[in-house]
Amino acid sequence: MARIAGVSTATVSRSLSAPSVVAQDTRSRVESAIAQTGYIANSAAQMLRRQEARTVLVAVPDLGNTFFSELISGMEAVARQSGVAVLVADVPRDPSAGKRLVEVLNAGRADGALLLHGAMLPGKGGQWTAVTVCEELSRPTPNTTHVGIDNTAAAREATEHLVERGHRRIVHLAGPANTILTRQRKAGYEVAMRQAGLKATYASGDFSTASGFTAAKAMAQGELPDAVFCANDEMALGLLNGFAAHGVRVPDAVSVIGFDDIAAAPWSHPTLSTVHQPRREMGSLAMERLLSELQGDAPAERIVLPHRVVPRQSVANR
Amino acid sequence: MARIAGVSTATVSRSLSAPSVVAQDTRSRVESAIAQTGYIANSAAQMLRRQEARTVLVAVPDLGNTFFSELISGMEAVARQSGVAVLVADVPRDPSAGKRLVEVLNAGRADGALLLHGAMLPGKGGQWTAVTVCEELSRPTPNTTHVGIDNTAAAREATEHLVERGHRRIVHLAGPANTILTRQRKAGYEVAMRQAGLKATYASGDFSTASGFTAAKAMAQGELPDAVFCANDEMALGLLNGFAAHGVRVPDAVSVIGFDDIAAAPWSHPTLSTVHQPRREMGSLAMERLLSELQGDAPAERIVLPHRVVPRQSVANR
DNA sequence: CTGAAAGCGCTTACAG
DNA sequence: CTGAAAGCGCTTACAG
Repeated sequence: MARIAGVSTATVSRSLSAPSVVAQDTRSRVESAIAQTGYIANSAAQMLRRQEARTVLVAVPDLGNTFFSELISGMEAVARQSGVAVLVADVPRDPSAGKRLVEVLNAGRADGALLLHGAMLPGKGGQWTAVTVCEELSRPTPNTTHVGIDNTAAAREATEHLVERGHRRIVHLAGPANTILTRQRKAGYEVAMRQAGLKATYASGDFSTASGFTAAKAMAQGELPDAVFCANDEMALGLLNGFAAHGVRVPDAVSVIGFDDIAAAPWSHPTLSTVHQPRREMGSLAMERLLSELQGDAPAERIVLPHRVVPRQSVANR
Repeated sequence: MARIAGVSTATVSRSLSAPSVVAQDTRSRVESAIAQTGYIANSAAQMLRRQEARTVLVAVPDLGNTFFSELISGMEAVARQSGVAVLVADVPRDPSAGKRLVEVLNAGRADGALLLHGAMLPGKGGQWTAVTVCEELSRPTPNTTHVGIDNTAAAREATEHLVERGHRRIVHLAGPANTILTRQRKAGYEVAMRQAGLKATYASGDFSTASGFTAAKAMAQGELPDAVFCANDEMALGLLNGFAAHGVRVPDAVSVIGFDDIAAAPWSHPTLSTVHQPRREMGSLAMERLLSELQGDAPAERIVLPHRVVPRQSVANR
């Protein structure tokens, strides 16, 4: 490469990273040599020399959950603009998961991480920085930035949406135990129920469509509530289908509200009332923050984005 | 690290990569130093020295499509077992996509790629190897391994499943134009229709739930066919919801069959008849093949895995 | 069985 | 404005 252009490797490097310091015609000789050979700098050598990977790790608990794709695309857009690569890792919620993350970071493959779930990061002491998104860390961590909505308030509002429409026996279809998200949304539901003088009752799910479907079956065979507040949309869609399968009409016989506003929510039957989270914005903001923290600007901070209840057909007045 | 254990860096390296050549007690000194410091080899230095990344790039057209998650998890399982890292990249189908892939490969960040879509790889001449999965490359490429099902045959069988049940006016809700997958599934549909002496008719979608919902609306307002064969399950589920929204009963008024057998297919109402693809197996086999080709064993090959039609509630006898 | 030494391909002060 | 040189942290023949 350098030979073809008739310059040193140092000059090639400078033409790529700081073109303005290279003489006009030297630069054009280098550029045409690059065009001719398709040269791309070896990234292992760059990482080693620069002592940074210019790469961010994004840890997702479940790639199969459609909630995450838009979030990731928001992150990627910002990263690309900054010349930073994105490493997506499907990291299950199990306890050993954090270990693999730390290995990637400590091996220098990434400079920082965007964590989409509360799996704790066991090791510390590394050079890396992490920002949590949507779901906070289990232990309070004042020196870690978090970007998300106020899940408790949003869950309270979703429940109030049902209460205001005259529903009394409102069941909460909760998410998997031991996650912060489940706890927060449950807490919001409980506050709203208490304030309305209503009794909290629960069904349990695991965020999957299948668990929503199963919950509907149980409810259809027992006593039907007035309404169900689901901890996420996937379960809500499963619930809708499960009710339909058992001849329970939504929203005539029972109302349903979800959480997340995933892409399929407006295309279900009935269309799904839910809580909207600004996914793309959460993703891009989280990435922006992580990148500034990696550059040493920006102190850790808790950033709360606005959510909103989206009324659709699955909730009726009673 | 090496200082703490009182050995040279060479010995640390050997303790990690070839423990058996290191003396018993030297090794245990190194091991306890590692445990104490949490040492992890710098991966940039390893890549540079070894001249390989021990990393495979997985290119997905749309992370939001649930079809891919199980495929990826099959790939990751095999990779982890071989000590190979996986880089997941969300690469849209647009023409510039291939370029970014080639950059990653040529920069040495990955040794090979698993391509989940037919985006052409413009550059060549690199050191890397690619294996296509599910969707073949647009240009015939005899020296590239492909792992997938026989899409044409599967589409023909899905259509025959409808024909055998007495359906005559069968519409094909096709996928996005210009993809091999769309062409193959359309071709299979056409063969079955021709053999049955029936006329092929089409509706067009883009693999999204929304496009299925919209297609249902158009059909409900025009003349309803006997049955619809959808090019994927996401569209089929959208179609089911769209029909429900317009008071069209499935399968009483119209039958629906999908393609892929995604996780939600058994949990819709009615449950979705579809074509099952062995996703996990496709993923793990594709990764195994890529890894052997990277080691120089295994010539390029076209591997066809078995599919099967899965009858559920959305198809009735007419 | 172990260490000293070379070298992977870059980037960046340092001279000139 | 450009080149020669050092060095990032490993791995692996090569001696011993």
